[in-house]
Amino acid sequence: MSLPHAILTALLEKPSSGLELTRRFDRSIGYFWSATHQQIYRELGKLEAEGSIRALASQQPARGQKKRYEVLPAGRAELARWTAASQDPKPLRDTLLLRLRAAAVVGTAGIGEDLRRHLDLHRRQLAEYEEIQERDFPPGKDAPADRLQHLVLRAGIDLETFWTGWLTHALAEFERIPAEGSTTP
Amino acid sequence: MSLPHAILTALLEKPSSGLELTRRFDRSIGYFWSATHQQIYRELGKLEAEGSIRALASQQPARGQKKRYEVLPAGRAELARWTAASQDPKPLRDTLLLRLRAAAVVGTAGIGEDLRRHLDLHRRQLAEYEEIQERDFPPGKDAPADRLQHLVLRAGIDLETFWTGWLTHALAEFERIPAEGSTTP
DNA sequence: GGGGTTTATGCAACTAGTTGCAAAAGGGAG
DNA sequence: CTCCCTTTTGCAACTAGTTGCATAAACCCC
Repeated sequence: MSLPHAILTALLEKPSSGLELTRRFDRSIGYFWSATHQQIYRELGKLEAEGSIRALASQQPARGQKKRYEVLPAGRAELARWTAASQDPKPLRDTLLLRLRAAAVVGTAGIGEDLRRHLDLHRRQLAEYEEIQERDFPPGKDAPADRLQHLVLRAGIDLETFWTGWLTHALAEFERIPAEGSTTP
Repeated sequence: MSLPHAILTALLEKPSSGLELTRRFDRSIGYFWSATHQQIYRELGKLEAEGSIRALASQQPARGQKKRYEVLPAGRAELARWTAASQDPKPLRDTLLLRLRAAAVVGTAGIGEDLRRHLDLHRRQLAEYEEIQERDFPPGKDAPADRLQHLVLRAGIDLETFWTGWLTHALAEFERIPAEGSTTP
């Protein structure tokens, strides 16, 4: 229920073609709302059909022909409505935690290795976020919109910090857990 | 791709009927892998059909008749396989962060209120986890399986701690952001 | 003993996201 | 000039999760 709103936000920030959007979803927006190009094209089609966006009139629509979209008033209104509406946080769903719980009954074989891998991935992501922070949010860049975007980045940083911390702790615990195999033989 | 494994884990911990599973998903397991009763019944059907679990032979199957399931060797093997297999963490997807980003272009109306509400929800969840920790993991309860389950709970606690911390910070920032309305009029 | 509530199971339709593949246009290499 | 490669767009089928509703037994209560 949020992909269209993610796209509207991206298009308001800067009118783009489907492919440009895809690239931007791989970078900034995708950090907290990922989408594949197929999803994006499908959604662009729907948004255009319902009059929320329109293709910038320049060339006739054709395959392999770049089509750049901009947001129409109806789209902006819908985004504002959605943004203001209260929403419940959706419950956590994490396979790694589930696997740990499963490991308590079928054995820990293989998991330690994957914990290390995840730790590495989260450390990289954290480093990337911190780099962005230094690059895009120097002290003094604090117009309202900057503050908001920085806040979002901060969430990413804090979240990755949580993961690296927890994974480090988990690995330490693992060293103290007896050998591999089922714990209920 | 993980609901069947969540169910297998739950059934290994204790053979249960569909409704009992549903209740357990509302409590412990659902804290990191939620599921509705419809999902659970559907999945139980599939798992039984493929020979991973079976209904404890006692009464003939009939509507309104409790049916309790247990895991068969094939199911346990599949769970062990899945648990040991490496998996990538799936990218974050969070509407609140998306809304904040949208707010940077269409205005912050309504969000502050919702931030407060989320903060309250996360605080409650954190309190609940901490209660569970005190109740179920007194010092000394550290058999391997206990350690693993405690680790999972710890993740929940740390995660809620992150959210409450970040939301508190976000609300403080919000007080310093000029009045409501669009920031790009 | 008939009527409402609770317990327990389940189907069907819908929504959202993923995967796999393909087709049109344009650009460069021989 | 034609063949291949990249860019850009897109369809179709599949998987997972959600919502809404249906049905049957059991309980209970008056």
